[in-house]
Amino acid sequence: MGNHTLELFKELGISPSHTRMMIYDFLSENKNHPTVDEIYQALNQFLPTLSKTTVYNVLNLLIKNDLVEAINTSDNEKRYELKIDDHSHFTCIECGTIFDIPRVETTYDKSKLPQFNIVHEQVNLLGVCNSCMKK
Amino acid sequence: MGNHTLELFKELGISPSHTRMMIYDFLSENKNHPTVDEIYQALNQFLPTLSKTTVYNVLNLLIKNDLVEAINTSDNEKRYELKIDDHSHFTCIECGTIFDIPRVETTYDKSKLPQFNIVHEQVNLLGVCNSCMKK
DNA sequence: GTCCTTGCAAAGCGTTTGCACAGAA
DNA sequence: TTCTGTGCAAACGCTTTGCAAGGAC
Repeated sequence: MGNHTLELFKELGISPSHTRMMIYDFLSENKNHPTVDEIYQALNQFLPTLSKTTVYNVLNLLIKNDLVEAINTSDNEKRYELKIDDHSHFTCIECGTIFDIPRVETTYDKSKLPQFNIVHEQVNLLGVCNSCMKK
Repeated sequence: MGNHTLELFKELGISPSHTRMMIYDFLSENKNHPTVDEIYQALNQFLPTLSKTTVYNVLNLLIKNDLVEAINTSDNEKRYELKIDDHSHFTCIECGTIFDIPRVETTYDKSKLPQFNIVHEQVNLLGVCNSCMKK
C-alpha cells in the first residue's frame, strides 16, 4: 500500500515525504470523509510533532494534484476523501454523516446547456440513516 | 409580492417584521445565491441600522421554517436561496458562480439502498461557464 | 408590563499566512 | 548552499453567542 503511494507520488512529481504518505494512506484506509482535526488526532500518535498546518498544507497539495477532494459540509467544516472511485454521497440530515453510495446516474441534455462546459457532476442524496431512524 | 410574503409568514407563524420581509423579498428577487455580506450590503441602503447579525438571525429562522436553503461553497462562505422551485445547480470551477439549471433527473434504485430513508436529492454539475471560457 | 426583534461587541472556530528552523539534495 | 518540508504563532474571515436597548402588543 505504501509502495503504491510512493510510486504514485513520484509519477506526479510530489516529493514522497513520510508525513505526506501517512496522510494519503490514512485517507486511503479511512473512507469516512474525515475532517482535518480527525486526521490530525489520528496521526498525531505516530507523528508526535505533527501540526494541523501541515495537515492543511498536505491536503491542499493533494487537492492541487487531483488526488483528494474536499466536501463542503453544512457545519462550516470541510471533509476530505480520495478522488479515486466514481461514487455519489448520501448525507444523513440528523447526524451529518456522509456515506459513499454507488454512483447515481443522471439524465440531462447537454445540448440544452450550451453555455456551460460540463466536466464533472456531483449527486448527493439526503435523508435519514439507519441508526438515526432507530432513535 | 410583499403581500404574498406577509401571508406566507402569517401561515407559518413567523411574525412579519419589516426586516424579515425585506430579506425574504430580496432572495425572491435575486436568484443569484447571495452571501450574507451581499444581502447586508444591498439592504443596508434601505435599512441603515441593519446588522449582519440580524441577517444571520433571519436567514437561520427562514431555514428552520423550510423557506430558505443554504449552499455550502468551497470558499468557506455560505450562499442562500429560496427553497421554492425544484432545480439543480451548475458551479463554475473558475469563478465560483452558481447557476440555476432545470432539475437534473437521477436514476437509482431505492431498493438497493434500504438502509437510508431518502427524502431529497441534490445534483451539482461542475465545469466552466461561458464568460470564463472566453478568457 | 411582557415578549420579541434588533444590533453591538465579543467570542468561537476552521483555515490561511508569515516566518523561521531543520533536513534533504 | 540552496531548496523544501514542517510547525509554531498570528492573522483572517465567516458565523454564533451574550446581552442590552428599544419597540410591539
